[in-house]
Amino acid sequence: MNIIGLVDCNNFYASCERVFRPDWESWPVAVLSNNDGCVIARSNEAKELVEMGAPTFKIPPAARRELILVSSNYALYGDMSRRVTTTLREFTPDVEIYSIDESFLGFDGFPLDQLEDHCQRLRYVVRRNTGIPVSVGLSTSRTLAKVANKLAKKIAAYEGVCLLQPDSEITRQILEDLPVTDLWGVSGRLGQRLSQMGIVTAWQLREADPKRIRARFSVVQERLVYELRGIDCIDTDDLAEPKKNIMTSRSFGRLTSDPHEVRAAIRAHAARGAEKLRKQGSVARAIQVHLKTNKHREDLAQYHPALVVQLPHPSNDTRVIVGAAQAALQCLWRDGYRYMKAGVMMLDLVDRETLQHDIFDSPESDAERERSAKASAVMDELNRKMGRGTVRLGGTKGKADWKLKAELLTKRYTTRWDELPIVSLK
DNA sequence: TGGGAGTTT
DNA sequence: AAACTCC
Repeated sequence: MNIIGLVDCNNFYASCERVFRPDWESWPVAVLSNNDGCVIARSNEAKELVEMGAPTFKIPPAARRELILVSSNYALYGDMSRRVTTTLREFTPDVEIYSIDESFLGFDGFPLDQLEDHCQRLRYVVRRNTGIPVSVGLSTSRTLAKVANKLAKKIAAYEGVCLLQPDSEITRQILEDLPVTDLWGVSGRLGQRLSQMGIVTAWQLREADPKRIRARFSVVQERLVYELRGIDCIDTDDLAEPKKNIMTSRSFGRLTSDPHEVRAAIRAHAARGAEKLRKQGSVARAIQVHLKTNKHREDLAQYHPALVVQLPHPSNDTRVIVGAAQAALQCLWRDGYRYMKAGVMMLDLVDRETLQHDIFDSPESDAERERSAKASAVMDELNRKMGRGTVRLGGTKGKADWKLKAELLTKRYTTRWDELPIVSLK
């Protein structure tokens, strides 16, 4: 029987922040989203004071006084994530990174009776190497490993490691007590449709007829039934596949009606999108540009336009992408609205190498295409070495004031020499 | 009152 | 294009 482990970092962003501020240990720490907009991570202590997703400006003063609030520090979290993953590879070669704070581990052929001890050791070593606390869920499918992971976090007796045997009586009881909406991939609307069929608990879904589920829903939900029975049927290759679309979007941090400001933002997002394309080795056949007003401001006129532009030839050239994005914006732009957010998506991506060039109708010569690829490569390399935005196309800078709001930023302790933590010994 | 990616309707 | 799902 092949066991899959899910390692999930506890309160990841809040835990990262605490590693370098030991004086915050056992204090309520909450991390804010981009733009300091809402709460996206909480230490256990903070969970009693503030809801997940709570808008920052709605946090009651009493809670605010107790909370340690910080802006998101992705340079720190990304580096800490890498450290955790590196340590996980000491415990199995089969590590599948699922998100910044979660990895699936394959333990094929590992003796079952030693697995829990092995994972206890894993928790200890990750904590020692990185300062990050993790929980481990173990079972024979990813879905059950997720369930096991939740139990490992919730029930102290497991001490952070929970193994669920798919056919045990304990698993049956757990699934009978588990609302179907607590499962991975089942949320509000799907949950409602399931409850109309009389399926309210995870156990009821496990016992449902897969064919019937497939007919009413889709193959994804059918797989979920098998996953609950402990049969691993989530295609892991999906996780490694190149992205099919790439989005870059951001709030302005405040409302704006200035066309120059919006144009600069769109150009910057388009340039960033082109960079992401090149990093993945893809070209886009189309791009989409969208604008949004603030939908929470019911007193203001609303306008949420989006436009897809087919590119004449698939491209990842910054100039081509930026040009197309600007043309799209031209069509979308309406004076008089107060815009909150703008974004650019790279669509219909294909691998650059496997792309069949349209030999009959190419306005660009091969030499020209090669020149542009070289210029882009140099630009990417400089930006990688010297920091994002070192080299860019004219006009993508914009006015400095649409930058992200991050007033409570902690230091990039692990990725910047000038922000290293300093320890004094007396 | 987040951003990024994906799927479904 | 919008709605929904995940993290």
